[in-house]
Amino acid sequence: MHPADAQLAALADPTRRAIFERLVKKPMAVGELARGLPVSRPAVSQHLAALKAARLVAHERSGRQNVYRANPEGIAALRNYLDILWTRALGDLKAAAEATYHRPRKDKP
Amino acid sequence: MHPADAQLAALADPTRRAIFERLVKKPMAVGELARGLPVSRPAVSQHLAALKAARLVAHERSGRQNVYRANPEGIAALRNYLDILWTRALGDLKAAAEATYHRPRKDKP
DNA sequence: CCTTACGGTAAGTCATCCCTTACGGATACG
DNA sequence: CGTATCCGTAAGGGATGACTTACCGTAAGG
Repeated sequence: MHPADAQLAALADPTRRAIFERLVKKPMAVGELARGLPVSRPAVSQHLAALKAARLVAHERSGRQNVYRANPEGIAALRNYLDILWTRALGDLKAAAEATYHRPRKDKP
Repeated sequence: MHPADAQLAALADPTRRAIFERLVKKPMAVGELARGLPVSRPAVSQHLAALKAARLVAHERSGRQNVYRANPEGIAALRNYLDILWTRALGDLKAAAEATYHRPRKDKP
């Protein structure tokens, strides 16, 4: 049962991470996205398909343009997956680990 | 440069994730680890090297055996990375992130 | 010593990608 | 209606990566 399977595979590629991070900052159309990247526009389309399959992005057409935006659903799956690993990995190393890391939490565990 | 670059690449492979998750549950030697997996022992050694490079595992020798364990340091890097993306994807560009985590210092002139 | 168990490394093969160019469908505008 | 722009998909090639077998160094035990 690996819920974060697709997300990890999608974000493993540097170009796809760059695309995703740009969409996190601001929704953009495909062409605009490709203009700021060192790869061709079809390559961007293929990466967007992979990100969409991983539920990391969503899109809606606006006239001729296809505007993509980041989808929190995919990030949530990854965060949940890592949180489970995190709590288990602590074990006897809890003290040392918590001394070096603090995560921004909005609610109480 | 991306801080969670190595971790994402390491966990993208299913076999490596399986190895890592087993080490999260319990520290194990290489041979014991390989016996429960559908790949050869050298393959496991290579995967462990990748996980070690990503700071996701640590190891210490015990006689002839080399016992590996999960290292929270790598998971922490991933969690930090995702938390930043998460807050931005939700539109929370308020100072929520900067107060709790490493302050993303705006470049001062 | 000599043998056995454990594990890291080397070399080679095979699949899986990532990217490219080329093409086709859809929409806005004259 | 004709044209230009935007975008997804197909096909092919080159690179990266995961796995195998073979080999070597090291530690325990007789």
